[in-house]
Amino acid sequence: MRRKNERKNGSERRKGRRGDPPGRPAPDARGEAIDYGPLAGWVGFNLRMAQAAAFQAFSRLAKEIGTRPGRFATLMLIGRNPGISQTALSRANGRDKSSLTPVLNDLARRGLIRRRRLRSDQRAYRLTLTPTGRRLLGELTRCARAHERTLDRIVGAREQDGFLRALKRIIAELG
Amino acid sequence: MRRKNERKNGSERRKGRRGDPPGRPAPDARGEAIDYGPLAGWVGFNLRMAQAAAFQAFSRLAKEIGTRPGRFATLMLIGRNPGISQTALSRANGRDKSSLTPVLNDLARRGLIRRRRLRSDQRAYRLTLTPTGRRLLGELTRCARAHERTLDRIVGAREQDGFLRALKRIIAELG
DNA sequence: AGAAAACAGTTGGATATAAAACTATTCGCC
DNA sequence: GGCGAATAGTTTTATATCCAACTGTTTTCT
Repeated sequence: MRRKNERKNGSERRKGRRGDPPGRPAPDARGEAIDYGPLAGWVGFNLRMAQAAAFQAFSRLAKEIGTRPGRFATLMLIGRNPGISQTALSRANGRDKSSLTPVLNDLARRGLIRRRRLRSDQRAYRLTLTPTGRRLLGELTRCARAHERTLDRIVGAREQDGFLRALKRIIAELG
Repeated sequence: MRRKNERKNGSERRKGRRGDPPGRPAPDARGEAIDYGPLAGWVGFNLRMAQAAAFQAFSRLAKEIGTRPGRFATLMLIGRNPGISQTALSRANGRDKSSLTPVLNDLARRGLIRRRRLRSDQRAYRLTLTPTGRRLLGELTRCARAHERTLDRIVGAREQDGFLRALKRIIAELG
């Protein structure tokens, strides 16, 4: 076993080009190192991979409570900004407003948020948390804090601040 | 709708339209600041927002060539690792192998990659780029380099290295 | 050798998301 | 006051993605 694609040459050696596959050596199925080429040094690619990894780690945690990361940010933003509109909310968490419709339908159906029309503007909703929603938000917040501690440890206290500010610059300039 | 919707202003303060970095003033639809609560200081949330922003910026660029960011990494990995299997590829770019099936079908249909069965293992495919695929990869690479320059500028040369290494630590430890 | 386990890839079901077209309401301006 | 543009939210359509179940192949174990 393990005689796969190197019968052709074995000295094809394209590894170590940059010596830096994102993360670990990144063995492929059989322990062969993957060549990431320029991807290895690019912010965009590593940002995508890191986000996916962190997101999935948090998903696993949040699943036990029965919710997903996207819901968490939504609940937090509504909790912190009672009366916020869907459009403002969609901007605040960086997603299209149309993506929010099914999420809010679900949250409302489960009794976590309330949606009332504004008297002054019959098009818009005022979003608020219900007591149940507040309770769930509390649980999720505890859960998220655990995740954050892990991330903080990985990033490291010394670099934490610069790291966060770099992320915020990206958000600000490309958002 | 460009900027014609602000004839309503006159006395409209509307500062910082494009700056809603969590932790910053972050105006909502009507110029109200959004309260991000603890999200503002969390790595996880900012990672998600930054990735989404960068991804969309690159999408806009790549769309002109007629491909999407996910395809780009796929092509690059195949180009750099000719003969790679689908499973190894899926691991290398951090997605489930089942996500790859439709992507590879499409790339093959468009004549960008070739898929051949291994003689030694009739289950697996050997993936390689066609000349057309190599050409498209080249175009996309140029396009991606432009995007990378933007990101590098935003992150800043001084912090670039630490930033990238922090991302890689996250990938390695949570992947 | 033969059965069981491991593995490569696909399929089907579910969620998340974006973009564009749509409906209903409000606002700006004459 | 009324018309046309802007706005809030929804619907529709299309992708991307995961997970679990599945098919067929290879390896492992006895």
